[in-house]
Amino acid sequence: MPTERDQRPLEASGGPPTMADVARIAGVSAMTVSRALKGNSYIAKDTLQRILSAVDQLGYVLDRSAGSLSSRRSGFIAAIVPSIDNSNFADTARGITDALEQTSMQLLLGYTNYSVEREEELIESMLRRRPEGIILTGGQHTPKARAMLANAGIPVIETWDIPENPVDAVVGFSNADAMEALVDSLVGQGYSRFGFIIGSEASDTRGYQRHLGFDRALRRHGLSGDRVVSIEAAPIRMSHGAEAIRHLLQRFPDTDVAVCVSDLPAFGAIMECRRMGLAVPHDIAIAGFGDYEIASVSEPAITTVNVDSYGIGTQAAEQMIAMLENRASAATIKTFYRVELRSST
Amino acid sequence: MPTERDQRPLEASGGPPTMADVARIAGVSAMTVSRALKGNSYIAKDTLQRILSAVDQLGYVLDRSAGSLSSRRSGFIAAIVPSIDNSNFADTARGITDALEQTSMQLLLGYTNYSVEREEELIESMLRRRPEGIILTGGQHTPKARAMLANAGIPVIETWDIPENPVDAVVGFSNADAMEALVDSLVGQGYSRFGFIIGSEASDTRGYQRHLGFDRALRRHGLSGDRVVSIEAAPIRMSHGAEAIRHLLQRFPDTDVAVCVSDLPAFGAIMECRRMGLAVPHDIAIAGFGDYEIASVSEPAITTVNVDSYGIGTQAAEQMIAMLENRASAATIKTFYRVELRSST
DNA sequence: CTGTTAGCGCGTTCAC
DNA sequence: GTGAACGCGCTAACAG
Repeated sequence: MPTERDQRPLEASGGPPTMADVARIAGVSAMTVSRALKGNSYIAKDTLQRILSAVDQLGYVLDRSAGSLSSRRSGFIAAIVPSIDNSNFADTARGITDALEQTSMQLLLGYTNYSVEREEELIESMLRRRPEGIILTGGQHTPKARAMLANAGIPVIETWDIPENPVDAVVGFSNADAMEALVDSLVGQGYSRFGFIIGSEASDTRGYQRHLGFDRALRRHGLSGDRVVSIEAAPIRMSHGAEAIRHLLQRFPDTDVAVCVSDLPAFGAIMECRRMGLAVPHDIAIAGFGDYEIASVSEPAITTVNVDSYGIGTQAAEQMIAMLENRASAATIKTFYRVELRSST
Repeated sequence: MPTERDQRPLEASGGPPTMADVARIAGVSAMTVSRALKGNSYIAKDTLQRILSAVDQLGYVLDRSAGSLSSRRSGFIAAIVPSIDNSNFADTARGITDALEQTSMQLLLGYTNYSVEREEELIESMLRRRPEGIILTGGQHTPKARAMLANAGIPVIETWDIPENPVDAVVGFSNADAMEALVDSLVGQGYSRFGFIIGSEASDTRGYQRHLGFDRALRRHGLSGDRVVSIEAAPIRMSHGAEAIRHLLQRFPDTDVAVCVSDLPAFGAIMECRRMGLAVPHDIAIAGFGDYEIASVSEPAITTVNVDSYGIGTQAAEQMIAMLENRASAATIKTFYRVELRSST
């Protein structure tokens, strides 16, 4: 009994069909198939028809790895984030993907677990795929990573921060300034005995920056920044916030507001307060950072800083596209942040 | 003044250095460089040294797209999830990446926004990269997608569900059974007037399955499954839960437990109850699904079903590796689920 | 509008 | 241990 394959006498036997197979069936050259499938060349209507039906018949799918080798354009944009299961960075990745959708670029995504060594490895393994551009989180990279990036000769965009020595372009905001704005608002609400809850400052440079902004603001207001509880973990999770608020109140019982490095520990802290029978914000006020969905849904809703995670992604991708088209050169794009005062303070 | 480049007389001018450039500097053939960098061939010690220092000098990075063309192995595993900013699927993606790390495989990740049409597009654009295997979420695919998958001739693993007509291998659990187990436990706690909160059943097949399990369990217990509030959104978010619980209690004020399709709306519902002055679980009990971090941190902690999101990822990747090494063929691997009774019921 | 030639940068294969 | 020839599947460049 003849199988479907027997009806394709011209197809090479091993592996998936190639462009040459399509060409033979359509009675044209491979080049014409290439042009037809790309879509931006003039092809005779019936030639196109024959090609498309051959593609259909074979179930042919373009091979971009071969295409990129020849055209010297991989069609990849690499992006590296600290963690994929943090909704802020997931939003950024989503923004990048969405903005890339208009182009034929594909996202190559990796996460570092907040380790610069892991970032270095990732950069190398991504560069092996010859991405046309690379989007990083933050400005902290190993010397070797910097060297590889320089050598790659592709646009580099650092996000989520304003590094002092940017590699190339930047899309982000000053985490220190944003935290300073939050503290200012809290001082404006009448708080004066500030606690701070943070994870590993060595790994989480954005957290470190926020701590700097916290200190700066308090100093400016003549207040103490000594009530700090540091959980040596990156990323800091909700449960860490619960743990931290207990330590904070034990060591500094006079604290009237606990500022957390992100909404996740802030939420954990609020829930822990409820368990301890403390009213938020009456007994202790709590603020977060990042404006995760939980911040507005939680009761009490959490005072925080909205930072346009998704927009960082779309703007980084758009800047990347512009740079690839030589419509833009290395720039620093500042994204907005906005203090959201809610009922937890 | 001589630039660094002037000291590399043998390097081709345009683009990043190639293996041939390294070979010239090291005084060997490109083939030897290839072998040296791969690492599993015998190379004379000093040859290796010369090659490595040439690599260093040039900042050479292997070009895997060229390598894959030649070796006919892309080193890509494709994975498609409904949404990347849902921590359950993010955990699965993390599991896949982590398990792949032992190999030289790289993850190509995409998300569908719960649309099968988008999934079809994604499958095509990923197949263009010639992945060696593909991991999907669920068993709902367009006919064209199924055809492309069949044609690709690579292992396909469907996850997060037990499809009736699997394409190939499966790593997941029955969402219907898991929900049934949850309802059984709640009946055991004495609840009898069940409400159900769900998003778009057309897009979220796992949600649909959970609804089936809900109905099945209630029918078995002789209880009504009519108290349903459906929010036409996928994915269903925390805020939808807040909205839904109001509708539910308005239309079915006698409800004694509201079962939500996931922990996210369950949390939103609990917070909304607090706003409405209802005590959970005293006035109304609420259960979720998925055991997101929030379920255990929240106060009250949320009764839910733990479903090993991360393990689905690692097991899918391991099964994929086994299939690629011909150590395994299409199998159905059932992952565990476990009802977690907490204080919200 | 279509075809021919050449080559992208590697790894496979065979030879020594 | 190392090298030469060849080709992976496609597209750039040029020709017609």
